[in-house]
Amino acid sequence: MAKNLVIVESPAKAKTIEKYLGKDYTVKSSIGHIRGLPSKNGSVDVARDFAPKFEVDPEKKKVIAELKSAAKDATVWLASDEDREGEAIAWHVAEVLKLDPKTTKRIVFHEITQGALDEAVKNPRTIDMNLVEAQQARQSLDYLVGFELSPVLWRKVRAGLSAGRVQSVAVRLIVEREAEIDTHVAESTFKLTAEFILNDGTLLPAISETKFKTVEDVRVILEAFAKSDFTVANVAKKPGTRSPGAPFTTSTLQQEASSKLGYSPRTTMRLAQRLYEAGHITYMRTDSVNLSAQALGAMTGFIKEKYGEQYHHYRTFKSKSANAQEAHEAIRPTNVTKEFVGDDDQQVKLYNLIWRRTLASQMALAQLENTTISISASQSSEGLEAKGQVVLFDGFLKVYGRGSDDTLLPELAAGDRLNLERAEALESLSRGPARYTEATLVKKLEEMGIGRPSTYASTINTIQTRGYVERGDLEGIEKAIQKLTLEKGQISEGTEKLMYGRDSNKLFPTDTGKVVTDFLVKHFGEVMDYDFTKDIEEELDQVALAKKNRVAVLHEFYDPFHKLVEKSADVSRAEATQTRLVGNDPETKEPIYARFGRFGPMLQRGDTSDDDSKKPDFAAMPTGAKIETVTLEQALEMFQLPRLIGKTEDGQDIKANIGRFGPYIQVGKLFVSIKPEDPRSITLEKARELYTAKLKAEAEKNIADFGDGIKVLNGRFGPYVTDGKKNAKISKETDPKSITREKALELLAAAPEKSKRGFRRRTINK
DNA sequence: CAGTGAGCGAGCTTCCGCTTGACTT
Repeated sequence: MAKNLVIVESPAKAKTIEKYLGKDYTVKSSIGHIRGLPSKNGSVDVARDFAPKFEVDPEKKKVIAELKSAAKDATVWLASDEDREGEAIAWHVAEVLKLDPKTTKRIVFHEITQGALDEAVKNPRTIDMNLVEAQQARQSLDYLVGFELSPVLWRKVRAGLSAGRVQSVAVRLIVEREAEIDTHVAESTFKLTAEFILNDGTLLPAISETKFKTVEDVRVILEAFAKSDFTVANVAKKPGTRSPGAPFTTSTLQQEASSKLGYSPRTTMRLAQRLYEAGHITYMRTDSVNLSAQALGAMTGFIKEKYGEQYHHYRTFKSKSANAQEAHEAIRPTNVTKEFVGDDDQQVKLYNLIWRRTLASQMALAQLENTTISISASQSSEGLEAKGQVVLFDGFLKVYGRGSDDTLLPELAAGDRLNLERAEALESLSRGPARYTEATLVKKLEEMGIGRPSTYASTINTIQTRGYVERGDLEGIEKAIQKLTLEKGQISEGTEKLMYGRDSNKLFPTDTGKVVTDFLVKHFGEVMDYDFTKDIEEELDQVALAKKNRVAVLHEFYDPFHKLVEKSADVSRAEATQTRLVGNDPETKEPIYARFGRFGPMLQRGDTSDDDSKKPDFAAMPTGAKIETVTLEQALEMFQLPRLIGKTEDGQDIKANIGRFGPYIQVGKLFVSIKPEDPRSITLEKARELYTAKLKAEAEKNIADFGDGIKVLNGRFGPYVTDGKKNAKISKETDPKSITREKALELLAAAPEKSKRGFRRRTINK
């Protein structure tokens, strides 16, 4: 039996440390927190100084039993991370193992090296109870916000919704960004470009720095250009440098993996976890940009040997994040000499990205030369510029950043004559602010100091599962833009088509997200304030320094907050659901409302009454209509649906309506999409035609049926094999009719598993 | 990816943060 038990948070870390500490030490892990506030009412007793009622996490019972038995007759060293949460974990472990927090040894270390561990063991302290108090204040506050605010939403908006210090602000960011985009007015400007032909036949592209406001402005310039001689006015060469970014934190890794590899934050974290467990990288949930002395030393040697002395540049970085706790190092390779490591292609790519980023952070600046050739026209004061850039010394670019995309300009001198080949003025439309991606939202939250590295990915998840936010694509609309071309002294004018407003894989707020955000901002402004977390962090720091106590800080927040919760009972459901009286039905005289319902915006005719005698009617919103603007006329039309169009040739009723997926007609149990026809105006003839076509398609759908649910079908994307769960594509060369049962099973076995994780992207209708 | 098609009038929902498996989301 070992005489000493060291308890850390992570099992992977435990394994590594055991090697350094020798046979007198056993190292075990708590696997994160072991106790918490249970997800039910009353976990924080407000009346008794906000006393938290902790409960052991049922999943941790086994871990605790192991820790208890290992702690018997051993000296326990609490070695959880050196931050607020880590200190709380140490305290909970002490409590559960019935150790005295005042005397139990508490150690911390920032890197896993012999030296750092020896040093830590030599200097044990005890649990910092002030820090533990600060953690409990944080935890209680989050619990109170979540468990008092969410029920308000259930009552006022819809059951099952949630609100929280982090998630509600994340949703707010997306809602407000979308509003900015909606109010953005596309501004038109013209950009002028030109090409000069040199004596050796090569083309020199040049641009004008000026953005022209109107087509007249550019026409005047092009007319002058048509009559002009062009001369090189000046050639300016300026040196420039580029410097590498800091080593990865959780947030920057998620961003780079998203933009360079197309991984979602969730995928990135899953892959990083594997790399960490295999010992290839340091811990992946961190907000620190620090590299250990040992790592820096290894990298210095590696860079000098592999690339040469001149490529090395020692650098340290400082964290920019508002509430960085810096309990870990930056994310870096554990062995810098390994360039490619990982179990699969995805892991290898992520590892290599980390390897390159870390290495680059200790490499020399890139030295550049920027060249600008200014060109003047004899008949116009409007000049043109040709710009080039050459990398003189690549430095860190050797491993990170774009490769050599040099634009080398021809050797020209002031006074040289140039021949204009063509010039072009193209209209461009300004774009609104960019929508967030999952990764850029994480970046924004981190900058604002909201959320922690261990929760970014799950926050992104939560706001989608709650239906506040959707990840999707926007098709955009085609716009005609003006184009003027000057060629051979002639100006021609025409238009070109441009897709405007197209977007892909971005976060969009749903109606629920908008309604909930509006409600929370209006009635719980403080919690929704972008600085709320920052302000709370300052208070928590005061608790950690024993300048304030937990109870006082919680009262300061909770007392006014709880009053708002009580006051919110007065807010009518109508207000919360943004109900608007559209008008009265001219026949029944009943009021017609537009409001936000369980499944989004909707129409309601009639009031709810206490007795059950009369229930209101409901109807869907017309496509594209909004609660604020829908007219009585439009609303009345919607109450006409479903509409009986007539009968099929064999005498069945044909009904038309608008459903979740657009307009359709229904015959018996068969639904037929009639997009883009309108159910209110579609003719019987057209409806019959679509119905017959659908019958034919249905008949052709089944190519073969082998029993056991194994079928060859004709789908939207051509023929395929299915077993009810999985689908397999049939290649174009194969005749689907020739497929046998054996062949079908073979195809199914080879088909990839259905992706079940993550959220499916959809096309957003705006 | 492989085809969908209502309901709003009824309850058991919900926080953030630490860490891994187990897993039908």
